[in-house]
Amino acid sequence: MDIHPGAAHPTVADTGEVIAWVAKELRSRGERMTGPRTAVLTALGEHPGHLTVEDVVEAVAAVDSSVHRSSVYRALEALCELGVVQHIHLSHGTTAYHLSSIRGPHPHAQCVRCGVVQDLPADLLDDVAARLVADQRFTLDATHVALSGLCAACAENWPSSPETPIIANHVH
Amino acid sequence: MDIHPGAAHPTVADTGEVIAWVAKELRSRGERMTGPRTAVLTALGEHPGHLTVEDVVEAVAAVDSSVHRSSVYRALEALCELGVVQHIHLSHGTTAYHLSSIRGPHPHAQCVRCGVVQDLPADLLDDVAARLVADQRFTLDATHVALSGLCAACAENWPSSPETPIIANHVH
DNA sequence: GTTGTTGCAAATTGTTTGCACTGGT
DNA sequence: ACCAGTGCAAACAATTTGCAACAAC
Repeated sequence: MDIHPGAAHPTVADTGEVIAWVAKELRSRGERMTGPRTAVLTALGEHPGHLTVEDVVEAVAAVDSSVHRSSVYRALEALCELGVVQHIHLSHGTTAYHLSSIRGPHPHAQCVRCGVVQDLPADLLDDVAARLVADQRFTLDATHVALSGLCAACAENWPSSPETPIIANHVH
Repeated sequence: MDIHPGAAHPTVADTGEVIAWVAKELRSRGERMTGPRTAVLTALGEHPGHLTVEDVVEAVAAVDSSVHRSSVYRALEALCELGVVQHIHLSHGTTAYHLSSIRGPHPHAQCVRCGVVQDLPADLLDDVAARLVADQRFTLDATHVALSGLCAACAENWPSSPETPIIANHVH
């Protein structure tokens, strides 16, 4: 159960509703709502933070222990394609998954020291994005990669040991 | 030979000098300047872009084919610790290495489509950093993770095939 | 001569894939 | 009944590690 945000997301609309919507959407594409997919959605609904694959596997096991590891990978892929689940890339090569919340897309920041991911205001990078388009003609996707740095708790205790050493990380 | 920046870095000060400096610095710590470490520095000096481990292995092989893969990993780690080599995290779990250039630290942007990494102005994220400290007490390290988005060339050709499909990437 | 480093091979970790079978529609 | 999706095991990729031999000091 890693990489929680300091503060919880606003609660996602009832997971049951999400599942129903996804089922309908899948069927309309000739795909199917299945046990593993339900389990993944339920698991993500129960953990409003940002979960690594490993976290999801764990959380899914708690919901339905018959779901195989590889099905979690496949379900996440399918649900990301649908758009109900989103992923962000963190330092260290890990990827974190979360339900597309009612908040809509927003940037994230991850602490290099303790690994915690926090949500950031949606408009935080608007000016930077504008400057990038104007100067480099580069179209920024601010939500796709987490910014890196030191969280408040870790900055205070620096350079002592990490505040809840949650993630396997070397400090760069 | 992947993930080159569109424009080359300003040439790093003579690689020989760098090697000499590193040798001295290593010795002063009771460590040693060795064949693989020299080869890695030379290889990085010859390729001023941002290289994946795979790229470095390849470039090192061209310099000294007796250097083993695992030594490249170990040399990169040692040289990063020294500070002469820096790494940045890209989408997709890859890490890119480069000599700490005379430019000093600066942010990077990577195109999700073609994978090219480009250097950005050092001050680009200053305002964002200030806002993050003030509002979230989060200390940004703007150089550690590459921003993600679409480069000019790929944005033009979108949604056709990537401009030089350099990196193994799925488009998210 | 010490001992930090290396080459190599084996171990580890994380993810993907082929395939017969199950279960959603 | 069809076939998308699953469980499983095996394949695969990327990185790390144990250790004897080597070479920098």
